[in-house]
Amino acid sequence: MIVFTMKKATAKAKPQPPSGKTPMRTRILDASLAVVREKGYAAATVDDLCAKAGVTKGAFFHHFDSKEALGVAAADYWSQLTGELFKGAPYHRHADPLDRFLGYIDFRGELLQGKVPEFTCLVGTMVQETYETHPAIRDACQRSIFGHAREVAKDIEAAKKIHAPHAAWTAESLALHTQAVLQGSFILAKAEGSVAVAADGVAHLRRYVEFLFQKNQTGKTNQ
Amino acid sequence: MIVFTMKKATAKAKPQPPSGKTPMRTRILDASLAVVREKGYAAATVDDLCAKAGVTKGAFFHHFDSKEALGVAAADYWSQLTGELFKGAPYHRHADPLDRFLGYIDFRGELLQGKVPEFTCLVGTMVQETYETHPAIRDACQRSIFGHAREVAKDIEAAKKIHAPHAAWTAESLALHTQAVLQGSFILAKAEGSVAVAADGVAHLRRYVEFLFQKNQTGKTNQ
DNA sequence: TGAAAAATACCAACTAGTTGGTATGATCGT
DNA sequence: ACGATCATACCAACTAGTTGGTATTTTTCA
Repeated sequence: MIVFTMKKATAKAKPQPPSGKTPMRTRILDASLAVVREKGYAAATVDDLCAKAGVTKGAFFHHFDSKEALGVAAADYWSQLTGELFKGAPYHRHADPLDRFLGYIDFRGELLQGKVPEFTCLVGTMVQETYETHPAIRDACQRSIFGHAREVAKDIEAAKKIHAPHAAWTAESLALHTQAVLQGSFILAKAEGSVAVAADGVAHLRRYVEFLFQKNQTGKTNQ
Repeated sequence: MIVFTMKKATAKAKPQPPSGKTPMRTRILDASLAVVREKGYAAATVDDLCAKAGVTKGAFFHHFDSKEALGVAAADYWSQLTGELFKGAPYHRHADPLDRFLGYIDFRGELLQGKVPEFTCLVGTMVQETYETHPAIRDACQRSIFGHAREVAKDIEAAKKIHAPHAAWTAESLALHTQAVLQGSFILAKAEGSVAVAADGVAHLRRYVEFLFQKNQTGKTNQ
């Protein structure tokens, strides 16, 4: 009495073995990151997520009240993961906050590796589809993007005090612009199917920051 | 024998009267722009589009072979509409190509009016969801974005020859970066539910361009 | 300590409603 | 009369979410 539960040709039966003892909730969240970044929130069915995570629907709805709740949790999980990633990144070693900010930009450039769904931003993808229809997800994405920008803004603010105290722009605004360039570059990369255009965008952003801080030389400072 | 065809609470029965004699195909395309920009491609059901256009399903599938074909047609229609919009825009009056490019940026800033779904980009929204799952739509979006960038690049190229002939960056790359800033600013605006952050992004872009062309004054040149 | 009680974690099968798409017929201009 | 345009009725597959139940862990308290 074998029962075929695979109903869609697109549903790949990959039980995904990311270490056998990962808690189910985390497995579902990890699967959601992958699937949503690949096909978007709306097109990612609960069955897709379960198949990718190697989990049954019962388990899914035990951990999440609804698909929307999963969306919110995925955005929060993304905030946590990226927060840890950037917290542990090497650019924080620099003594000068401007070098830290430029190091951050370079670090973002280095993250542009692999295939498109692997380096693009989950919350940037999700908020495009959900900003009108799922306010809870929109808010979670807002927290993720703007919270991250607030962290970056700390270095920018310090750098501004030292290197450009009288500039007209605000640190917050420049941090958000940085996020906008990255998000937009991801869109172009998706349209082209290539990472090169995104790397170009990061290069333009770096040059802009060098201009803002009157650093017209190459920018390669200490060490 | 009244038949209730409204099945969803979200389906607003707006037969939408955009002039009675608009051809059906165009009505469907116009409706698609509105609905897809609001909720994305995947979440926009065929019934949604028909309801918004005031058209039956039979008419829909008479004009479009599939939902995917509608997506491609909508992207092409978007290219046509935006092409005409920018072709008729006032910034082309300027004699200096740099003024035309700066005028283009200002024009993009002026387009940031109304509610979020009204000024955001259809193809930027669609390509995020479809780049892996619907190659035909992805390609149509790619043509729209990169084709538009190619138009903008003409003025940049001419401006570069005059004002910054030895610069390291290419006109094409700067044109694409311009699109990236806009697309990314739309994402931030969606996350915030506000246009202000997008306007900030455009201001940063303008300052960058002024830097690139050594125009450190306010940029208000002839007339 | 240790067994009973109570959460918690999970599962397979099911459901009510939705989805993109179709079959067939009506209407219209020429 | 006839092809193009549109309307109605319909469908098979899919969708988010439920159900009733079992396994496992945690808590309670004698």
